[in-house]
Amino acid sequence: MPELPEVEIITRGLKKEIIGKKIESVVVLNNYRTSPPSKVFSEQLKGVEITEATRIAKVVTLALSKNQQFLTFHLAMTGRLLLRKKTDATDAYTRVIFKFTDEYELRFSDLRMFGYAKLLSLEELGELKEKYGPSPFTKGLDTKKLHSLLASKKGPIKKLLLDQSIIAGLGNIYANDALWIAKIHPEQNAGKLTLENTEKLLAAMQEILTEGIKNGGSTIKDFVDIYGNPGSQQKHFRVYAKAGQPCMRCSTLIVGTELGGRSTFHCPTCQKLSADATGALKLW
DNA sequence: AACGACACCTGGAGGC
DNA sequence: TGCCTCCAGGTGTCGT
Repeated sequence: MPELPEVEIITRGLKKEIIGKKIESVVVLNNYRTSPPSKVFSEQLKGVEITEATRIAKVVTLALSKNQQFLTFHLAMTGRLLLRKKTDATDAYTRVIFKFTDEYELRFSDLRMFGYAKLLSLEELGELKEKYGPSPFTKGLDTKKLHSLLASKKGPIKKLLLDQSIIAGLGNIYANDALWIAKIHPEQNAGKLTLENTEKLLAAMQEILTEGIKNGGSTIKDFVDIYGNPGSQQKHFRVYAKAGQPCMRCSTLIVGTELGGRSTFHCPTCQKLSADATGALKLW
């Protein structure tokens, strides 16, 4: 589920609510695979205090009071982090429960179990950060820098936007919508984007992600914040999941395609493909 | 190096 | 009602 805005919403919620809370005990359910394995994972977290909540790309990162350790969560497609009272009704698909010394607990729920909960050392956290490229909000990522990042790459721009090692934060929804805002065809050859288009793309990524955060994230089915509330960005999708519907700018019908195995949407009028495109787009 | 296929899992939606 | 197929916001691996 979550892309940068959704993870940011959750991280902000945690920052507001659980800094200073102390973990009393940890329960791992359904043999969910934590790292390290559940027994050690639980032991290591016992008695530890949460000192900070930050986001690395799409990874929620909690700094802990002990041994310079960090508790990290990747929510993948269906992960949720919910702050509940211990007496509150169970949430479906809860995989790990972090019980605090007060009346609250943090529940990590993950229907499809694509996500993870990992305890990392400072060194491992450094390695994690190195895996990711800059986010569209990283200071120093300007048009020129982005242009040079993309210049060496081949292949359709949309695929590269989903590659977290190049640009971190976008997923399928925001990548589709950012390209529509920038009026760039999803299949445009990334290495040959003009400086002008690169500038538009950077601005579009910043715009759509900022808007997503402002609207509390996109909720199609699964995403909720730490209180269980859905976001509303799905009401503002530009092209994502809108095949056959009129473009908001020009009323041309949005076209749905598949690119790199992911559903892809664009307006054939606003997002023209120029001659250097890669030719890998398959119509539905 | 780069690309596609597939794998990890479960459930919801829609067709028949 | 029920069975079947397809689809899903992410990412990692493996083979060509």
